[in-house]
Amino acid sequence: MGAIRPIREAGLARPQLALLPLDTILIGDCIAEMAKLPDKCIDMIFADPPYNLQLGGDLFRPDGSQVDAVDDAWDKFDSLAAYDRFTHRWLKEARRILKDDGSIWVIGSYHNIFRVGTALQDADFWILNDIVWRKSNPMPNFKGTRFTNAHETMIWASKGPKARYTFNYRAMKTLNDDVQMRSDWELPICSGAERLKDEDGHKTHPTQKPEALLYRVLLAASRPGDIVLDPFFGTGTTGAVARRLRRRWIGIDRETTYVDAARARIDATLPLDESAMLVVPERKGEKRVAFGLLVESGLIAPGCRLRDAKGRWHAEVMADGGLVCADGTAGSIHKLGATLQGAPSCNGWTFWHVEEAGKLLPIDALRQRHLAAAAAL
Amino acid sequence: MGAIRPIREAGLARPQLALLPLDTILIGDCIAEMAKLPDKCIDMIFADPPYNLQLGGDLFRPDGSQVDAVDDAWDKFDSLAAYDRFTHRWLKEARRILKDDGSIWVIGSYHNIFRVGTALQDADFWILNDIVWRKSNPMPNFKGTRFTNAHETMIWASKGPKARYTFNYRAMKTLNDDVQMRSDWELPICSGAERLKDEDGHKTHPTQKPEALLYRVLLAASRPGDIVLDPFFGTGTTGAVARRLRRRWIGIDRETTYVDAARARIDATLPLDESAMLVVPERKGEKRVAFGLLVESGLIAPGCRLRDAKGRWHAEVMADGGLVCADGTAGSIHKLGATLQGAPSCNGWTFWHVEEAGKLLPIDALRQRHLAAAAAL
DNA sequence: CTCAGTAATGAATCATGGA
DNA sequence: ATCCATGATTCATTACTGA
Repeated sequence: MGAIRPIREAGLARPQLALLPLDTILIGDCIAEMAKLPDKCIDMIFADPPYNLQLGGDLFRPDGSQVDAVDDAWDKFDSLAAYDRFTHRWLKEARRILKDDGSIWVIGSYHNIFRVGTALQDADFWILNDIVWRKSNPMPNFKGTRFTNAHETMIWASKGPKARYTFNYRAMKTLNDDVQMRSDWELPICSGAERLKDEDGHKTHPTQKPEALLYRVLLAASRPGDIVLDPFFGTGTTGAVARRLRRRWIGIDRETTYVDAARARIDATLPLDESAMLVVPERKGEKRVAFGLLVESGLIAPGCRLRDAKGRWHAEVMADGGLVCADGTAGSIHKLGATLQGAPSCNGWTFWHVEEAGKLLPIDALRQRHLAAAAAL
Repeated sequence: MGAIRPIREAGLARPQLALLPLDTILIGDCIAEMAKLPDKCIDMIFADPPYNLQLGGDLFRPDGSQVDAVDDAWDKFDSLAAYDRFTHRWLKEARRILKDDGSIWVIGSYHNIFRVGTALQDADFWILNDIVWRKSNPMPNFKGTRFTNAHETMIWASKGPKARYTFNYRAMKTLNDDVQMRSDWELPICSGAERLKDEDGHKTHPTQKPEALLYRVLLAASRPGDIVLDPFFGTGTTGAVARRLRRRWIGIDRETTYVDAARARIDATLPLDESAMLVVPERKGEKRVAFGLLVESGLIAPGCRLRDAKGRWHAEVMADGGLVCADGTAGSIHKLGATLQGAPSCNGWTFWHVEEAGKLLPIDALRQRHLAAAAAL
């Protein structure tokens, strides 16, 4: 940990290297296929198991179109207990074939990740981090019944508290503009040219993961030449990124449709030059501030009176950052401004003002204060 | 947007209100104290249980100073199994005293949150969201051995899949600048003046939560007058925010040091003015207006021509508030909109528009006028 | 060619009240 | 308990269409 170790000489520390089905996809049940591999031969495991979503009926968007749900047979389990048995069984094999200084990543959502985390701890894995993948463009909650489910969780674990796992701290810090990489990663979902499609335009796999996610995982917790196993290979994102980053890989999947697509995809992937592997600039967007944040942070108090510049309208700040007029008309700073003026839209930040020391201050000035305070932290 | 509803009358819908130890701290073990409360009396539970951190030796910063770790006796458990037994026991009591339409929040880190989530599911709670609290100013990983542990996780759950839990969708959307609130919340940790300190300057509680976090939780999942229980009260952040937001509260804690600090803190907290307490109303709670009522009251005349926003469909208003197309297709504003689009359903209020002074106005605007006129009476 | 407007879509546990 | 009518509800991104 910490210091960078030299890349191991291939073949020297790996007498069994030639015996392993490297850079290939094993077709079959992941537990049966893992059972064929020798003990302690894998450096890193990335696993994207079924989430056991338990979806109800059809879901329609506000525009009437239907959401294409994950309803594949492989995601269905009879009960939580059945899911737990499955999880314990594949984790047991995974632990056996993982080297003592290797590590495992498992991704999931709130439907399954708590079962997975418990199973990992029960199997004596040692959790190193839980990593939150914040989706920059998640599907909204169309019915307004909950918070937008905008993230998934990855658990990163070693085989025990004393294990000397690989963590490329410097590479992560460089990747993150020279500040420590945090446990929350903002990345877009897999779409556009990266998303595999059939001839008829349908997505090949319902849950294909973005390569950027695997890129960061492999860059953080493995080294060139390491052997990376993915027991739920799907369309082979792990294999494609492993090849790009010059790791060796083994994939396992039951569905030949996925396996065929993955093979073609990985064959078309070119390994990076070793010198190019650590240079990945990331852009950071302008920070957005909600008016409610100023209320939460105390820069403006609920009950405070706002007015427009000419004093034609007045409103009071509510607890959620909404505004309300004397006659009961209410809305966000933007909506209410638009309603009062009879305009289609309104920039509430410049429309509404607050009196401070006898002077009229646009609430945008408070936002600037908030940004300045946040930057000073 | 619409009229503001009055805050519910306390005591009216709650005959047992007087029997509960409202707005007080119960000193003792949380399971024993919860056992004294009647069935189904609590609207919302917020729980910040021990994390079972399992820290190793002392931790030092790069400058040689020692990190003040959580090493209190209450955070120690003999084994994961002991922690699970404890979790199951307190969750069982929590479930018993929670109303059928109530909801529970539990916060934790990767050390314990997977055990908690599994226990919640095993106790038949239904997870609604997992919420990630992204700390804007987390403690760095001083040794560079892992990713900066920059978040904690909250699980929000109802008593079952059919339960009608409280979720103030509009208030959350308003708080977030008119975009749906996501499952990841960025908030600073509790520090500065908000952080309680002893006379000697030591922090009173090692894991005091920021009020902004509880503010958002209570605003999202409870209503004024609701009864909020916190079985691991600590220094009373839940109570302070509940008082500020005019919720009733019950706290439980074993440590008198914390209880004394919490009492003083909450006593010094002022409830918000009722007017400031208001949030943007949920449309679901608004008084229903039948389209026919607008025809009756003369806000729209029979024979008036309506169209959709893009001008693809037109219809005429009939005397009973029904609509009819040129080809004779007829139905309610909702039915006809759905039929024409071939959609399973349609909100006629936002689908149909009327031309007024050369501008296109959704008929929902007419409904708002009607509501405003009715409120003014 | 660009640009503006329209359409499509993503691991989703997605409604409610009255008869 | 079920059925039915009412009516509430979306964000970021990519791809396509037409001028």
